[in-house]
Amino acid sequence: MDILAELNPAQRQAVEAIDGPVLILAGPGSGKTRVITHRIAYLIKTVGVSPRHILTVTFTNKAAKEMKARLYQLVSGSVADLTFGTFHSICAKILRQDGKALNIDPRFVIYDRDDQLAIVKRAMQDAELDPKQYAPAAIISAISAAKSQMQTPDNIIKQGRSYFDEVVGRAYERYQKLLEESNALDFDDLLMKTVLLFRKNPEILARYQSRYRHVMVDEFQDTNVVQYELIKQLGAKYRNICVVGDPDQSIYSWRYADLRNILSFEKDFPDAKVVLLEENYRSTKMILEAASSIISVNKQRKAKNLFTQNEPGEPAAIIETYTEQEEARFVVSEVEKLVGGGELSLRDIAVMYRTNAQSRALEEAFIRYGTAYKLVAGTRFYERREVKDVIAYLRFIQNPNDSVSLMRIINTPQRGIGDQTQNRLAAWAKDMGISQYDTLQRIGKSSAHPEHVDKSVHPELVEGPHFSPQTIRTLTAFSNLMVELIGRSKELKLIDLFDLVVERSGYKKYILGEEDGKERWDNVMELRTVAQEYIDLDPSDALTAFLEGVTLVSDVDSLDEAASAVTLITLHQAKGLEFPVVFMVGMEDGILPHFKSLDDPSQMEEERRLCYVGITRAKQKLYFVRAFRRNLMGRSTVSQPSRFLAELPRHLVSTGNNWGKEENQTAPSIYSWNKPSTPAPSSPGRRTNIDLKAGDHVHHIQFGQGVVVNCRPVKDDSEIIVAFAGEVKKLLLSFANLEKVG
DNA sequence: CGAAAGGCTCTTTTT
DNA sequence: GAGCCTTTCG
Repeated sequence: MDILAELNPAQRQAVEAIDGPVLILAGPGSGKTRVITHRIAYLIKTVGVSPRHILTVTFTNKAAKEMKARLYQLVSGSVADLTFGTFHSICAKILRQDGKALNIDPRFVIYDRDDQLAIVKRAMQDAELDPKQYAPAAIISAISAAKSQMQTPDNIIKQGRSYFDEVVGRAYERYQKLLEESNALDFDDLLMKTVLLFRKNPEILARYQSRYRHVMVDEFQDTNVVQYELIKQLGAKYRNICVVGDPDQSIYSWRYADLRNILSFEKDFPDAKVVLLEENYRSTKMILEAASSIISVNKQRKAKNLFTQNEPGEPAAIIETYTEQEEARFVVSEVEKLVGGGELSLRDIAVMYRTNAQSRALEEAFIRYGTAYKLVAGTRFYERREVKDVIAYLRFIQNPNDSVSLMRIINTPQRGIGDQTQNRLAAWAKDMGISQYDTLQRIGKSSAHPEHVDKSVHPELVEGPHFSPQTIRTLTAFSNLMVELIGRSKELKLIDLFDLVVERSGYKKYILGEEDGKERWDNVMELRTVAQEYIDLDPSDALTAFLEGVTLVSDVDSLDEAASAVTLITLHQAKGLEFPVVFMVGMEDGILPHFKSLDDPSQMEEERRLCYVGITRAKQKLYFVRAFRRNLMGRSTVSQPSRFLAELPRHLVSTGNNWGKEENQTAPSIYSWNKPSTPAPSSPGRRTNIDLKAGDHVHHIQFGQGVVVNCRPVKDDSEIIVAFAGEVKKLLLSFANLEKVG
């Protein structure tokens, strides 16, 4: 099979450019994945490069898996030695292998966001910082920013430009110490420590450099400076670095991805070949044009010339509904209509939204109508309490220094080891400079055999906190249990260890005794199924691999594209995917673009890119849906249409909106094309001047006679709640055409 | 020590 | 609406 045959000239150029640095600027739908896989196939089959010399960094594990599967077909086998993975998983492997040079114990655990929160709170307490004054989440974010620039706590404090920097520096210092004591790394550490390892140990770096003669990076626009440095380190010897990206799809700056990476690549590698992939194979002409016109509003960008030979297609539909419930109902009924035609299946359709909270109303509607859907990352599986609990037990077994896990399991299920006891234990451990687990074991020993404690070696034991005999018994029992489990973990198969843990810890009984215990236990069993996948590895490797797997999974990784169901997904997660039909819901100022971005031009541009990413996922048909009224954090708010809608040329959209007419509740059409800031002209002939109050009798053309229950002003309008015979309706005064009677 | 209840504060995106 | 924290009571 000729690897080059099915490529266009630009794609072919990208595939054949195998010597030296290459920058591929790939528009959406331009065959980027195809280029990467064909390039690898070309290296192996045509050039004769051994698969073990090729490293490919992808954005998600899913992308890695898919490319590997594709390559398996292209080069018929021989893909086992290829290295594929995300930055984080690749770094974790390197650090388990060679982290010892940086004093990193290979049994380290990886702390996720929740773990970070737990430990940063403790760090702030130790550093005497008030969590009310400085939000722990903000501190985490600042620490992450620092790590993404390879900054140490010292750096932050020294160059401290503000008091906040100093606060961050102090928290960061203690935070890092706690991580070290727990033998844990956070996500940023995985990257930073790897770069540090290579900086300090050129001989280790040299090994990786000679292995990876060809380095490829996908989604390069979303890398941070540390990731870029890592790539430069690895590729320094052979300089065969190929990065692929699209600045217009950069949507992770809040995670400290740095767009400058892609912009400065040509400066760092002046001999880089630059290939532009501008032909779109995915979308209709109208969809592509819609996407282009929106993204071209951004100032911080280079113009591109995207084109497609696809059909013109249909204009995008703009639908206005009254509430988010109605928005969801519209989506489901439209889905049913589309699928009813027989040409489309549910799996061809995706609903995309800015925030996870928006999925709720959609889910409810899908359930009510009995339409199958798959929610990418609903209540995230790995964030569920019962799943985290069991993982914490296993994590503690693998690494007894993991203090976050210890705190989680020490009284779950309740054993009578409350906050007081835990605090004293922690304080005592800190005084002695040993881990809490060691402290626990000493309590166990001293109570069981007090005469065996060598008080000259450990005088602290005498002055330690005096626990009641009851407390000592419970602590001892817990300590003995953990010693037993840790002992058994060395010989038991992972799955047997799993069963032993939930049994012996009393966790199974505890969970099943809960209100929704059955459901929670099912989740534990689902986790068990995941553990089963590691059956072939020997016990200690299996545990490590399992724990790493569950921490570094991303939600899209588990998206089953074959399943016959509509996909509900955030715009961020949708990057890299495509669907024949896309609904973009919540097209409102405040949602997309998000409130948080309204007053910052560069954040606003990122919101626009997010919108662009959503639009360019669609192949055939695109819907923009907005609700006039939406519940946000428990309160109902009125919103204006997204300013991005006004950036669409008129001929690319159809606003023919018949939805909701029968209920006469449709929100006003307030688009004022190309003048986004102009408020709605109030339509003539509508009654906004009747004076209504609770208790008044009114008549509605459709619902008949009713009694006003409540009135409240809303922007330039009033919301009237009326009890009609049999049902209570919320109406907008200007649209309901109510008449006062009696 | 722990369960229950009441009050508080958030607006986002995730490896 | 929900998750977190504090308070109160058993």
